[in-house]
Amino acid sequence: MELMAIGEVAARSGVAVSALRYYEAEGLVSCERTAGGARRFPRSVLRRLAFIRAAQNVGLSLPEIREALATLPEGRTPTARDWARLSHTWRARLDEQIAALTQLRDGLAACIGCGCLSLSRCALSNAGDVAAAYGPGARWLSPALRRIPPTSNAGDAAGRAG
Amino acid sequence: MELMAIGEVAARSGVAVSALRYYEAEGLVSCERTAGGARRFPRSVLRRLAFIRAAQNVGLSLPEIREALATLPEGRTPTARDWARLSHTWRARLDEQIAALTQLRDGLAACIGCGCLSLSRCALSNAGDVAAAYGPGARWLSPALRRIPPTSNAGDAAGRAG
DNA sequence: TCTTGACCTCGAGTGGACTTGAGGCAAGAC
DNA sequence: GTCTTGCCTCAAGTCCACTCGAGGTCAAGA
Repeated sequence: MELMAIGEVAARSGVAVSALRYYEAEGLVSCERTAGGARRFPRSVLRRLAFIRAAQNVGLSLPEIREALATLPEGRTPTARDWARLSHTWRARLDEQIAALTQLRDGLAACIGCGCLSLSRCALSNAGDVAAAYGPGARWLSPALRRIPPTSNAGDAAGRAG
Repeated sequence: MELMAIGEVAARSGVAVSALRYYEAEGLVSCERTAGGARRFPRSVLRRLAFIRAAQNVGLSLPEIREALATLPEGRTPTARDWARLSHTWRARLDEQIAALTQLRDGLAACIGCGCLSLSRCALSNAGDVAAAYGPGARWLSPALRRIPPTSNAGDAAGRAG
């Protein structure tokens, strides 16, 4: 069982078949083909997929992940050290995310006490030390966690940064 | 200055004009209209917007936020206590998110040591106590933080949930 | 009167990470 | 021989929270 069919990879990795095809199209994983055109993945794809999932959980986009994967050595199978090197930078990102959430939670504790939610003062909804740079109505979370993009710019025909 | 035009609300709240119109269409905020059809928001919309922003930062979707806002008393202006009640549940959610991220980070520390990233063992990419329920290839993060939905179901024509 | 600017509606576009569907091939079971 | 299963490609659709553009209205000021 050197090479695996796409269905088997999906079953073993938990990554949907459609996602695997998508990853291949995007250059995140590669595979051989049978005479009939079916994909045949090497076992190493499982570790690669594990890396992709982990990286996504840390908040990386697929292009970022592809870039990281591109630094893996060609020809030889990546070693433990290779994977460790790749994931090393996540540490800082995670620390940042945890700090942002903690800050948000502590702000919440204060705000539950006063019930303020004031646009000018409340740590939950408004700017603070960290987020002030984003302008009015700034958000607390790190970009990776933020669901709200830092793009908004009040005013219709008025000044649009762009 | 009882009622505010949409541009003024945008300027004071940092929420874009287009977003305000969208929120109105989605039933998150309401307003009166002038004879000419222009929106006129009460001052209380500012606190409502602050709540929306805060809730988004905690990871709530707009439907969830609308639901929460629907529990506010009709007729009278919400009090500090009302707002505090609404945001009280966020605390648990934030705690959960912080725990998930911390777990991910600590798993990362362990994995950097061994470089494993094994699909069956690695804390970063695979199931653990927390995420086991999601099935194979489960993710660590709480749904609110997770970029990857827990939907995937390996197999092409095979069993699809739904 | 003309212009300006803020506002209006409605429909379409955005981006990321996929999923879904249509239409078809290849191999093993019966 | 045909049925089923698993695979293929390619294009289009999905979700979310908006944003953008076109084309038009309204009120105030020069």
